[in-house]
Amino acid sequence: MPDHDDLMIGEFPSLPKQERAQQKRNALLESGLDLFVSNGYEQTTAKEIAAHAGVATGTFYRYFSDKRQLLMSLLEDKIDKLLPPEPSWMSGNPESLLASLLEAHNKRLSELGLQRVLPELVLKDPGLAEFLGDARRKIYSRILFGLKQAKENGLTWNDLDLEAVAWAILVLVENSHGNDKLSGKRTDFQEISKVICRMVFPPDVLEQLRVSDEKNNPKFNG
Amino acid sequence: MPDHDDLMIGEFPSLPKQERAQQKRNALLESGLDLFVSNGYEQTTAKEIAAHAGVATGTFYRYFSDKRQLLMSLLEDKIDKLLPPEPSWMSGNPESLLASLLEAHNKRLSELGLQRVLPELVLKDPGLAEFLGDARRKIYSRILFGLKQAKENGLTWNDLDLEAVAWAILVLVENSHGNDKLSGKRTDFQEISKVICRMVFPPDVLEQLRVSDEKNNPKFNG
Amino acid sequence: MPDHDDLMIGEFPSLPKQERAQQKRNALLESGLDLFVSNGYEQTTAKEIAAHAGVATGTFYRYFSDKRQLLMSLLEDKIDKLLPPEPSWMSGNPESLLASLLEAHNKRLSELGLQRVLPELVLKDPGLAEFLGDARRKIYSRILFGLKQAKENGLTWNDLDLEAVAWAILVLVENSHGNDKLSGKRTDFQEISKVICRMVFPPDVLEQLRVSDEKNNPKFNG
Amino acid sequence: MPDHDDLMIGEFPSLPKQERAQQKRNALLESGLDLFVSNGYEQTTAKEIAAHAGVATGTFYRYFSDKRQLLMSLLEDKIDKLLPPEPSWMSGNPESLLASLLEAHNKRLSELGLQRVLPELVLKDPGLAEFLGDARRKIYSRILFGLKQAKENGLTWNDLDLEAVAWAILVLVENSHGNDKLSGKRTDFQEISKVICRMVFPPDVLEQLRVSDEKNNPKFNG
DNA sequence: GATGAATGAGATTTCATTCAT
DNA sequence: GATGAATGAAATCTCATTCAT
Repeated sequence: MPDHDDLMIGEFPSLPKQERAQQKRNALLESGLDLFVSNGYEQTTAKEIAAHAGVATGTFYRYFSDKRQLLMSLLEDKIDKLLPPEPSWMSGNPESLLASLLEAHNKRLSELGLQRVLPELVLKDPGLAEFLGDARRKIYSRILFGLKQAKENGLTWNDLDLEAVAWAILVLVENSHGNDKLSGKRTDFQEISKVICRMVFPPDVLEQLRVSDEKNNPKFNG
Repeated sequence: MPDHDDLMIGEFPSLPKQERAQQKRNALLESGLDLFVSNGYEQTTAKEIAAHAGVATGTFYRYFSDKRQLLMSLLEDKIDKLLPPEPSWMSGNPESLLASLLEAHNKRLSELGLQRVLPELVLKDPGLAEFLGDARRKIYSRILFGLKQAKENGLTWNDLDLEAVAWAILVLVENSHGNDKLSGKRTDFQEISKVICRMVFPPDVLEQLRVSDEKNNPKFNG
Repeated sequence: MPDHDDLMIGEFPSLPKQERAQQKRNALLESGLDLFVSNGYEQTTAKEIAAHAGVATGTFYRYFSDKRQLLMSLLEDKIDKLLPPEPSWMSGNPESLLASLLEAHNKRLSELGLQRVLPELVLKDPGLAEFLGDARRKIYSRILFGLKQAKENGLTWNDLDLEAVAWAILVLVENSHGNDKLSGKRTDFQEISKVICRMVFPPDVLEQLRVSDEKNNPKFNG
Repeated sequence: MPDHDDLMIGEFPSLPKQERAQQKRNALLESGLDLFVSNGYEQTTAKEIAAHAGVATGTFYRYFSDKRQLLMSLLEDKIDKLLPPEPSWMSGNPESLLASLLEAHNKRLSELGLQRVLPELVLKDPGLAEFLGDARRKIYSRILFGLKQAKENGLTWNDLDLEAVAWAILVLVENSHGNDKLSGKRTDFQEISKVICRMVFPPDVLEQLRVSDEKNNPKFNG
């Protein structure tokens, strides 16, 4: 995707060296991602990645010491995308807010594309496992923190078990891709969002939040 | 596990041939499971499985055409355990009912042990993917069916999105192992159960169900 | 060379397993030696060794973890042959004594066959370098010790520099193979022996030792 | 060694092109020698040599068709140094004469530096083997010729085996480096020289030669 | 000429699977 | 049936050499 000018006509005869190398590195990264995602990490060979990127086998090793390092680069390039923005539950209609957050986060995850391979990798690479565990714990903390604030402001069910709900939200978010496989229709983030809101807010609070949001952002998302 | 009585003389022809073979097959299945779970499917070699089961490499191939087939046997042997009993939401305290269902299902899954390897396998084996998808869809249907009944009986929130909630329940159930990794404490099925119930039942219905249950099963779970 | 019965007829249908494996290991060792000697260590591939031994590539790795280990086995099997017997200079005709020692030692070295490759290996494997250096030092010590005794008994030139001569002898011995390449004729150990004796003994002592030897072993080597 | 004056402006076209090229060629030769000697021929890559010489990989191939050719150039550049000057045994004190010849020859060999790698190379390159063999035979001939003259002049032991002694001298000369590894002390060419003289000259002749030398070159080497 | 990225043949090593005993 | 040594295809990785810039 970064090489959208490959085929353009009338451009400079050549890109500066640095850039060409970068381009090749990116092609390899992208090919790696593609193949990891469609065939799995183990099933993908360095040779294949190179071929898919249109370079020779040896070139792969110019840019990456091995397959694992390419994977790590993929993760490092993208891991920050895993962190969703701190949601603010108090202002606005939490349902639509959450829905858009969900959708955005999900989009990020899809772009990352690696969800499908990570479980495989985690088993063989404890370092990676820890790395991912950390990221996950961070997201969990954010969710938990948001819930705490909401609770302290009296917005939630008053017997809300913060940790259990935070965990549930995390899991639902992490799995919101792929519920289309079950029901056949596209993932409806609006509906998931409703489900989550019902876990957190009593109906009256929810209604009230909806109304106040309507005033601030009339017809938004209408 | 390596049977050193092979060479003893004068003992009973202890096990009928058939049974000894069955025993060996089981040892292989178990070894396969152990090693798949702890090292991953790709990382486990047929030789290792055989060694772990105390038989020769070649013997592996007498009982299974290859590694994949052993895996499929594992799944077939255990896949029925994936189907939780049809839950009846209408009778009894749904929270504790659900909690025990959850716990039981989770125990089954742990025994199966393969959750950790399945994602890896699904990528390389579309047949397996379909197989597992089917099982998943079956569970989903059961949940959906139970919710439908509850809704028809006016027990649920009346704007309940059946499919979204069924999906959410499925996801929470599937992931209920491993929430201990986040919060540090053991998975609390009671709490997960509460979260789910809140998605489904309005508080008053829930209270009512709780009371009626108390009458039928006084002091249960007290 | 240990498999001299390969082609014998009328033997048992098969050798016991252990022995067959040993045979294969030996075939690999021998092939390794052959190829190392004729092509050099670096120029020889594991695949070639296997092919030369008549086995598959993988079989090589059943018996040796890699090429280097095969080499080390070769050395360990044969390194004791490097140590010549302690020569006794005082009794007998030193010239013929030395000649036969030389010839024997040379034969051992040829059997070892590795002289030609060792220099190459020593460069890349300091461990091996030390190993061989030790062996060499041991031989040097033996020679030196023999010379010392001879000197103490007043048999040698009285201004003999023991260390220089010991070194010279060692070098001549080590290189006594391959002087045929220069002169065209076969290595004449008798002549080398004479050269060495002249370095050590004055002519009169030498004559005397020759005579006394003649008495003890009349017509020997005549 | 990396010339950072490449980009300086306004300086002399400092070196004529030809000379700059020569300089680069020399840098490559030197780097090749260094690396061959310290790491071995096979273990040294063209890339390394280029990097060590401060030029690009491709430049290597402008000056040498391949690694082998660089080696051959090294040898050709230096091979004439292998030929020691024709020694004249008859005039002067042969011991000190020989000692200085030895030392000089040894210094040449050390400068050449390649003794350590040659055995490796000889195995894979019969052409090289022949080349070196020729040089060696030339030296041998010179030694032999000198001995012949000495013998004809009645200076040597009269039963001297010319060829055996010539060979011995050659071997001792070739190996005179590295006897320090055994005894610990520096190579003592004077002592080696004595050893050789004892092989060639009877003590009385030697004494006489010494005396006559003292007259011609009083206090030399004092 | 010089550069160094790119190439791809070939070496090392692993492992699913076969097969002689 | 059971055994485990043997097989060889395939993966990983290196490096001499070329070639576009």
